[in-house]
Amino acid sequence: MIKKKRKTYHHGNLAESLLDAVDSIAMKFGMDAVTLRACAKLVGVSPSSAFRHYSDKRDLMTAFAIRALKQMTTTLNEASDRAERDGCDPFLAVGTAYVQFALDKPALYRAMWNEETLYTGKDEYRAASSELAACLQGGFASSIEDADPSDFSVEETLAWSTVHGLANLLIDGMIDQKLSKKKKLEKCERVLATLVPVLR
Amino acid sequence: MIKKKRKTYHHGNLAESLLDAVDSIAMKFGMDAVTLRACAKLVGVSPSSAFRHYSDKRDLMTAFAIRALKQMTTTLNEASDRAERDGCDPFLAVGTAYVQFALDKPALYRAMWNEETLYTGKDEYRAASSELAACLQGGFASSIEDADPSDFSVEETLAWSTVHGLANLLIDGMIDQKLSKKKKLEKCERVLATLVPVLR
DNA sequence: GCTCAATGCGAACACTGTTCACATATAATA
DNA sequence: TATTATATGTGAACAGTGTTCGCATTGAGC
Repeated sequence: MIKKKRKTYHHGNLAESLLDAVDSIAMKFGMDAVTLRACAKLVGVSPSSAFRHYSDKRDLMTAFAIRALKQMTTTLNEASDRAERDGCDPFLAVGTAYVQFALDKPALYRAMWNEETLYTGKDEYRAASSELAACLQGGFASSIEDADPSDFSVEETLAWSTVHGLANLLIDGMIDQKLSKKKKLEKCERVLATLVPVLR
Repeated sequence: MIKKKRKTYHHGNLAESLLDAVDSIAMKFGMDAVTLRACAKLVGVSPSSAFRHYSDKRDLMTAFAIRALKQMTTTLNEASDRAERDGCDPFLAVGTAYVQFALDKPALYRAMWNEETLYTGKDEYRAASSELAACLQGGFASSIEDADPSDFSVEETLAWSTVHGLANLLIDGMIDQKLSKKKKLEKCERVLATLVPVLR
């Protein structure tokens, strides 16, 4: 994560360090500033060495997206557990955590989806995104262990869509742009609460 | 819209022709292929001339986004009118049209939002996006002419979020990827129908 | 017909992703 | 341990990108 001159010729774990670099740069300067060369420089390595670990820039970005999806999944699972412990509504908890994640790390959140700039066909990616989706499905586990987890019921689709759209509209400033993050989350809860009775 | 050698030294209306070029390239090859030079070449003009009309590439993309927002608004208004004539639920009609627009022109749709790559602060942009939002608000005009149109009620937010999220998840292949466009729209209707009773 | 602001051009700049022959270090083998 | 083989990092090069700037060309208004 930290830039420093290494003594060994070989870096050790360049692959992941590059992901850290993407993270760091995206966080500070936005997704547009994430350039292969900048990442390499931050890690203290020549630009071309990145290609020993990723076939493409797009491949690197895909790996980054996968990692981001997993991070988000972890966050959502924590929220889910907390809700269960406290007896709160699971969908409300997970949904709010979803939006909060997007608000906290917009660049990260943005990097997760765009099918045009990611190899979303990759098995690893599909797995990671499915697992994330499962967090939202889990809230109101309708049927016992759906046969095909990639098949979403109407309620599941509604739930995910609302949460996803809310997150997107908020980080793109289409809605309540001037509100503080806290106020945004409050509104988020009110919106999602409206949905709770509908979800069985 | 069409590339041809012009006879006059001055192009006539380069500004808009460039927007057409963006549209055409984005349509055929995706947003990533939209390069300033490619647009200039398509229009039959030198790359640098673009800067007489747009301060930036980002400025050009913003103008394009604005145009796209307006196009979508028109589409939604048509759907709204049709619904009123036929006695259908207005939200269902507008919402479905929203998703359909995204499915029909994903590149266009994608270009409309990203705050990181657009000058979303521009007055023209804010106006265009507000007008689009108004289409969804219009469906269930709650209070008589809201004082501040940029202030969304819980129901309005819920409506827009769901539709927006659904569109995004669909075009990014997160949901029902293998379904045909028609099947996707059918599902879309079912999802939005679930929401109708909630919206007042 | 002349002037002048608007518009288009070509060459340059720094920067981007990517490739490839080459250098270096680690692992495997003898 | 000495030697080979494999994995990993390098530097220079390539075409392509957005952008700038001095210069060329034009059309509108006097």
